[in-house]
Amino acid sequence: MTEKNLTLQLDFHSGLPIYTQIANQIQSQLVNGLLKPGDQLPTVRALALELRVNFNTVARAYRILDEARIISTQQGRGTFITEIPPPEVSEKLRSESLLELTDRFIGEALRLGFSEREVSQMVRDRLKVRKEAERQEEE
Amino acid sequence: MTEKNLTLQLDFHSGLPIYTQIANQIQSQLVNGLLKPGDQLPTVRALALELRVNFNTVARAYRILDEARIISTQQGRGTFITEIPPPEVSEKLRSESLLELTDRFIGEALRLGFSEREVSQMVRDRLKVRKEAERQEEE
DNA sequence: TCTTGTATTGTACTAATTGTATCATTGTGT
DNA sequence: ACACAATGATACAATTAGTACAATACAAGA
Repeated sequence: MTEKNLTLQLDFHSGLPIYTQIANQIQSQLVNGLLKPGDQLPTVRALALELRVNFNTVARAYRILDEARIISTQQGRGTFITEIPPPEVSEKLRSESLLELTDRFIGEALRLGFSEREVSQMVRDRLKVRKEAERQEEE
Repeated sequence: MTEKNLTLQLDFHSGLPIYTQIANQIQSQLVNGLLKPGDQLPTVRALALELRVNFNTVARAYRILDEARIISTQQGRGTFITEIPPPEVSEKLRSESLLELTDRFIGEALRLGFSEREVSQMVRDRLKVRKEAERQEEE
């Protein structure tokens, strides 16, 4: 299937934490195209076995990448390269991704029979709700 | 001819459980009118085969919809869209569906690092583009 | 018509596989 | 010796898959 063989090279004496090395190398492989959005990474246990480390160490590396929005970890399913690369990768990509996301959203809403006015109104409403929720938290 | 082709689109990397995606999309298609009261849905096994998932996953989606009185599952017969979905429920479903769709969209955009302002601006832009395209067609 | 065998349907329960959370242990630098 | 970061161990939770079962439909034969 979409299973990738990562062939990571760990240096146990480099001073860099294992989880950092794992995270760095996965990120590198994404940057130079060895990994692509949507690819499934090995499970934490499988990669840990291969690297002869504890699976929590792999999990920690995955968590770092997850927090950086580079991968998406899903309990019970697996971990995957994020479909849309993180914004900071490229500003051009960034605006294009919002455009595509928006078009998909609008397209789906219209396909479901909602009017443009309804869509626009709902977006305003939900953004407002969100802002109010934020204000709540600050208190 | 009781067979409906649902043409569901699953995203295995979206973070949403498969069963949720199935349930949501069936609900959408009901709201949208692609499915009507009395329609028979594919059997859990048939849909599972088509979607390449385990039939229990489909069964779970059906159970959720069944509990919401949206469909009626009958052992040994099949599953059907509920005959009389009260109009107010239907309208409620409708607005909830746009709400959920919108929240998902906004959530994803923000998660990608876009600001609320950017999101709102982009929605306005794309709706405008769409409207202008419509006007073109009329001429 | 009635009976009966078989296929088809959803259900229930369990297992397997995934990532998560928490705390213990180890190791290193001061 | 101590402090702290890194790693390991263990238990947990979420999702999906596997297996056996029960209800229904339906066609064939008496």
